[in-house]
Parts: sequence; C-alpha cells; structure tokens
Amino acid sequence: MILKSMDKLRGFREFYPDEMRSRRVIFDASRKVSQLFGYEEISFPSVESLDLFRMKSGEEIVDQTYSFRDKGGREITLIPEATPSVSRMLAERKELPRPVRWFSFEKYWRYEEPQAGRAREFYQYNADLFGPYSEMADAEMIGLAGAILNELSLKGKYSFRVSHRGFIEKVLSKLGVSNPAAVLPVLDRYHKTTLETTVARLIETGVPEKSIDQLISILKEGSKLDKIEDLFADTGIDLTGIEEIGWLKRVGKLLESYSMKDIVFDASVVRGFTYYTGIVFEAFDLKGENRAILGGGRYDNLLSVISGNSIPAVGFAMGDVVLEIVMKSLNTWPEDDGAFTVTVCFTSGESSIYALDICNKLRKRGIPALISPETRSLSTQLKDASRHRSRFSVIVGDKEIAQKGATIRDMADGSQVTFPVLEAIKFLDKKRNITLLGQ
RNA sequence: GCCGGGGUGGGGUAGUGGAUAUCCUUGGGGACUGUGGAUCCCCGGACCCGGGUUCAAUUCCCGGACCCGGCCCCA
Repeated sequence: MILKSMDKLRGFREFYPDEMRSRRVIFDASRKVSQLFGYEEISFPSVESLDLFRMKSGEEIVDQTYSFRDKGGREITLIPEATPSVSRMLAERKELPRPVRWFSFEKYWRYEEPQAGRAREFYQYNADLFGPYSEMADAEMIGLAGAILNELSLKGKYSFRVSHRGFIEKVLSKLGVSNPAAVLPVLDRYHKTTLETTVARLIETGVPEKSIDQLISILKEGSKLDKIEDLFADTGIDLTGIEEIGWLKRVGKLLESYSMKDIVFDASVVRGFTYYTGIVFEAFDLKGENRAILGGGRYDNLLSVISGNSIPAVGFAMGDVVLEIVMKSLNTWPEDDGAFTVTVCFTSGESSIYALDICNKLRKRGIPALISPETRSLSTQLKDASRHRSRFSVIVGDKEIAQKGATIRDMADGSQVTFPVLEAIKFLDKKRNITLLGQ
C-alpha cells in the first residue's frame, strides 16, 4: 500500500519504459523533420516570472498557471507555453542572423481541470520562424506542421483550418463592429455551442443585427483557401481594400508545393492567444472528434512588447496529450517491443567472470547486453532473458570456457550454435544491424 | 471553480450489515543441480480516506481526496 502523501498530483502523468519508448518515437520524429526544415533545437527555463506571461495576456492568466511566490517573495510560475520564453531568447541575441528557425520539445504546466486531451503537465513541441514577414514564411510553418504529422503516420488523416486575424478584424469592421477583438472569442466558440447562443453573444459583443446573417453564413460554410472569395461573394460583404485576402490565397498556393492542397478557410479558427496578428491555423483529425492537434499563427508585435525591437514571427505548438488520443484512435501510436538486446547467461559462479567479459565486449561493440547480477539457475536466467525480450541469449559454462567459445541461442526458435567468442560477437553484431535496418 | 459518473490485492473480478473476503492474472520462489514461453506447488498482496447510523460498516448515509468525462477557460 502506497502512502497517500506519495500519490502523484492530480493531472500529472508518469511514463513507464514501454510508454516512454512510444513517446520517444514521437519526439524523434518531430526532431527529424524539424532538422530537415533547418530548424535547430533550443531549451529554456521551466520556471519564469509571472510578469513574463502577464505582459501579453492579462491578470486572468494567473488563475490558470502553476504560479506561486518563491522564498524571496517573487511571483513566479511554471511556464504554460513557449512563445514568451523563445521570444526573449531571440531578443537577447540581436546578432543572430535571420531568419532564425528554432524548435523545442519541453514540458509545460497549466492549472486546469484534467479531462480528455488535457493534463496539468504535458509535453509540447514548438517551432518558430523569426524575421521574415511573408507568405513564404507562413507556408513554411504550416508545411512543417504538416510534414511532422506525416512523419507520425497521420498523412491523409488530418485537415488544416486557417484564418487570419487582420482579415477577420477588417471584415468585422465592414460589418459595422466597433470592437472586433471582443467578437473573436464568440467566433472561436461557434462549433462548440448552439446557433442561438452564438447569435445572442454576437449581438452582445456589438455585431449589428443586420450583419448577423452574413457573419453566420461565413462561419457555417468555410471554403477551400483558394475559393475564399466565392464564400464572401454570396454574402454581399465588400472585400475591396482588404489585402489580407490575397495573402491567404498566396499561402494556399504555396502550400501546394508542400503537397498540402485541401486547406480550409475557417473563420471560427481564432486561437486564444491575443498576440496573434496575422494568419492563424489549427490541425484536426478528419472526424473532428478531438481538440486541435496543433495550432499556431503569426505574431508580429510580441517581440516589440518584450524587447522593444519589432521582429515578425510565426510559429506553432503541438501538445502530446491530444496527439496521443488522435494517434491511438487511428492506430498509429507506436507500440514497439523495445531495443535489440542480448542476455548473457552463465551456468556457475565460476563462469560468471567469463560471461561478464563477453557481456562487456558486446557493449564495447555497441550491442546492448544484459547479465544477471546474481548467480542463478540457467533456467531462471533464460526466463529473465525471455521476459526482457532479448532477441538472443549467450550461454557460457565449463564447456564453452574449455574451448574459448560462446553458445548463442536464438530466443525466437530455440536454435543454438557455439562459436569462438570473437565469432559470436560478430554474429550478434550482424544480427543487430539487420534488426536496425528492419525498423 | 462548477456538474455528472466511478472505486474490492499491481491489473481484471466475485461477494457480503457479522465468521479466515472469491477467482483469474501479474510479482517472488520452487519442482527443473546446463536450457525460457507449458504444467503443477508454495509465498506476497485489496475493501480510497474521514465522520455518521448500528451491538457490528468493505457493504447504508454524509463529506473529502482521487480517477473518468463534461462545463468555465483555453495561453
């Protein structure tokens, strides 16, 4: 019985070796693709001054962070997201040649009620591109996100939904809204609430009644990114002077080169962060059963808030919690059997040194090798080898010592061959390489 | 912060207002002193916590924490 005080905290997870192996596959896939795109990995503190997050959000965020006072009375918090930290890192190194391409895979914390797709501590992949203010940059970021999902065996199983903060705000202005920022959260909730509620809240937030139908029809339909004008044509909303529409169409065009064709314009994609200024995007599983797998956008003003130095930026983040749910539901969550290992078994206390010597030779050769730390029956050692899923066992005893050899047992079929020690090691090395290539 | 549901060994379960709490599995050991996965044997391990009702609570009632899901919020 475990003491109550030893229970892990609510909303926190722990990962045993098999679970950690699966997660490692996710990390590695993300790293691999990031590097293909020229992104370099960074890391930063897990604890920061609460002010770093107040700067861009507001006081209500305090309730949603793991924040507290340290022994010096400072208000600090476990970081809930990457962007402020990454932005500061960039601001601190003004000499860095741009564009700067960075990614990270860190832990984050949010003090919320745990539920499906949400934990209080989670891993989140984050990528940012600093410097360029261009459609190419936006497309690269979405393209990178898509390439990572593809690498995770999700190709054809997700959809991207895109919107644009500046665009939406201008459209809202055309519709007679005086404070577009107040309307954004209502758009965000469109798919999660009833039409009546949405209409009521739109009126509440200052959308003129005569414009409600136009706005709803845009929210309802959505469109392919290149057909976005058609969507508005039916509504009678005049798009002249809104240059962002060209931007969105060009991003859509560029994404074709990334083999991403069916990008959807969706006015309900808002993203909660207030710092987004341009394009915003999210990726969902095709059934739309889950929260967004990833999300991001352009934030051109955040750097000037932090450093006083204006640098355009676009980025996105992908948490491991929703990703795991989506991948498991699509049977693409990696379930491997672990690494190739060899267990060295010995038949007596006298042969243990001989066995240990072989074990260490294997390790020097780069072959993961285990040996029983206790003198136990061969039967038990083989049982352990089997349970630890060793692909081969090496068995040594008086017979092998006499001929300076080692017996190799294939754990899959029980076949055995005795080689001279060096030959045995070479044999296992070859088998290991075949296994590695087979993966 | 709010709402709904849930709880018996590590996992899965049976059962009960009263006696040594059932079974499977997992774990440890052995039968098997040079051969794993089978079989058999032995061992370890549980009624979430607190209060109430009662002669007696794992069982009924209340509260709390926790787990699952939803709301709020979502950075």
